[in-house]
Amino acid sequence: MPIITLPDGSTREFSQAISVLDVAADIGAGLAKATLAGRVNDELVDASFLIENDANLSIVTSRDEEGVDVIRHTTAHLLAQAVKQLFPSAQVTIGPVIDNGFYYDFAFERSFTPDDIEKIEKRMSELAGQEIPVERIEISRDDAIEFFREKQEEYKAQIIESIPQGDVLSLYKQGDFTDLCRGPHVPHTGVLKAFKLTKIAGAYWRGNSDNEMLQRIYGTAWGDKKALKKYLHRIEEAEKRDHRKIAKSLDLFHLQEEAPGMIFWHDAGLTIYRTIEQYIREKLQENNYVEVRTPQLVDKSLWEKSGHWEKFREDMFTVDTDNHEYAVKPMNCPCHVQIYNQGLKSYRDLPLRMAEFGSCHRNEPSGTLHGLMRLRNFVQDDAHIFCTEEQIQSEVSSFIDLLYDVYADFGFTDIIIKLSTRPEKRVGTEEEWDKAEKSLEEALNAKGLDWGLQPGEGAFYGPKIEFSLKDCLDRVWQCGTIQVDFSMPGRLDAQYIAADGSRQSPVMLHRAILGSLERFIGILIEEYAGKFPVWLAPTQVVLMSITDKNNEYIEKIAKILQKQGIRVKIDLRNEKIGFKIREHTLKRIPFLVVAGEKEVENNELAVRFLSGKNMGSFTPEAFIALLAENVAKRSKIEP
RNA sequence: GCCCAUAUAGCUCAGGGGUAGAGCACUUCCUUGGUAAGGAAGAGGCCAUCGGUUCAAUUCCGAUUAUGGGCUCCA
Repeated sequence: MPIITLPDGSTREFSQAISVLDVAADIGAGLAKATLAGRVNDELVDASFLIENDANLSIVTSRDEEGVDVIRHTTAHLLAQAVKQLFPSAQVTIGPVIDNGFYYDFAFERSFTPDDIEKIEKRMSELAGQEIPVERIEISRDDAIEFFREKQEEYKAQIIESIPQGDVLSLYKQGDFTDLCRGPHVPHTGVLKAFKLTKIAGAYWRGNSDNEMLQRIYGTAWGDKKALKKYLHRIEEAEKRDHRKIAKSLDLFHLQEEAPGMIFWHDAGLTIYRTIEQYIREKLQENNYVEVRTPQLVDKSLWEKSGHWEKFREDMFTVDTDNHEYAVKPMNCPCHVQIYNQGLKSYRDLPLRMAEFGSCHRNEPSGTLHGLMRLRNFVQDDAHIFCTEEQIQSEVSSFIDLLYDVYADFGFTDIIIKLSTRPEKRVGTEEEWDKAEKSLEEALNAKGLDWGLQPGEGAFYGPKIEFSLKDCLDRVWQCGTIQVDFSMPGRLDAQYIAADGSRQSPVMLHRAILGSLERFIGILIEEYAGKFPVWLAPTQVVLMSITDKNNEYIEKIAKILQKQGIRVKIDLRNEKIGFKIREHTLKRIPFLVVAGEKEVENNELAVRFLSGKNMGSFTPEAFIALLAENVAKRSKIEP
């Protein structure tokens, strides 16, 4: 006699066990038709699930996020079904739901071609049209292994073999296709109406690069065609923000074959770069850092001592000369310790915060290079804080405050925080790692920040907090970081005289706010879609003439603005004003200023903002004040 | 590094076994025009590199390099 309580608090009583779908039918035929799955006492189940006892139930439809995920999951099965029909010798492996869609990995003797993908998608639509019922079958682990071995699905059998013996597993069967799956799934394939296969890629079996490469087919799936269309449109719009495209149209930088992974900064791009560097420099001064600069080439022996050589020698560029092997520095920390080591340090000197805009080279694998985001040469806003153990907590804490302060000035609020703990290959004692991990965790918790744990992902010398930002396609890139290091100061003989007269090794905190300036600028370009706030805009103002009678006045005003440090350009070309406005709008210049006969006569400027907003007439002095105020506000794009 | 795709004018792209095309940009001329494209003419390419097939290759095939999308990695 189950009594079923619905989300609105109402109850329904049934005389016998009843399925989710039948409860939905009891409420209304429309709901029954829309039912994809159910949530019974907080557990997601199939629509066919039989409710035997009193329970809370919510009906899951495509209007629920989890309903859409159920659709995505079954669409992954639909993909596998189509592939098995078209290419029977392909073997299935795994097919999970991901953000906005799903993928399925196959082992197949040849690569899938774009043509194959088209055929597969077509077959999927046909199978969906057949409204094939999806059934759940429970089976013992050992029977499941036998079932898949018989079907020559070796990968599937291996997956099940890694599940503990004695467990009961579920299979889902739709027509001629059966897959191991926890479920739930939609009642029949007819509800899969809005999907699209999006890309093919290689992916290692079990995510291990020692294993063979499988073929991954990605797809997206939605509750209805409208949602699919909206998603595809969103992606299209996001791709327009791609920093590589915008950099071309705004003439910010370029890459070329002769220097893969290294940037040729153009004037406009370098202006942004320098403005950011100068801004960070101000922040460093406010926060009592000192700035240093260290060599690009450093003898191999130092890297051996620091421990980098052992772990990263393959990834370093080296130069052989005069019987020495030098490494182009991949990071700044060992060099900073060398500066620290000049002169005897006292506990009174700590914390010592040593910063460098350090240009580093790392021989990143060719397949990982990506615009400004992943380079072989980049500049870090790096710093190392030499401090005592007691000072760690407060240094980490004030660093996090500084980082949030800086990110806010750039307008970032969606910051992903991860704590990475000790990896397998590491230096230092367990006790040191315990202390280091704990101090980072406590600093995060003291701030009440949301963070995720990445076990085993720390640096070889210490645990780290990573602060990541997303690009236009929601790909996550690590930017800021702070890392506790108990090992390197000792390895490189850094010491200080403690209050009791003893010699101690300081703790070193490796930290960067922006991370790589290049990467940060890449993210900024996408964040702003090229419409930089005034303080960062390479050109802040364009002065345009109506006719060449206005030229003299414009040149005079330009000089006045330049003297105020304003980045101004003039456009005296023999073109119509509409044409000039259009060009400079496309170049994303914040202030478009026109001076014609009227303005010359009254010593005025007609000011228009990038957005198209007409701001009216200003005297040159008032315009300078407007600009100054806007630059001071920093994060504001609109005046 | 691995898998797939791509490489044609400054840019965005079309094309195709027989001396290469568009739009925009560029140059010159006309136009002096008030807030997102005024008009005309002209110039511009070893079709990424190296090999192979062919009477003939920019086009077909292979390799290399770079780029794009993933995977692995990221001090």
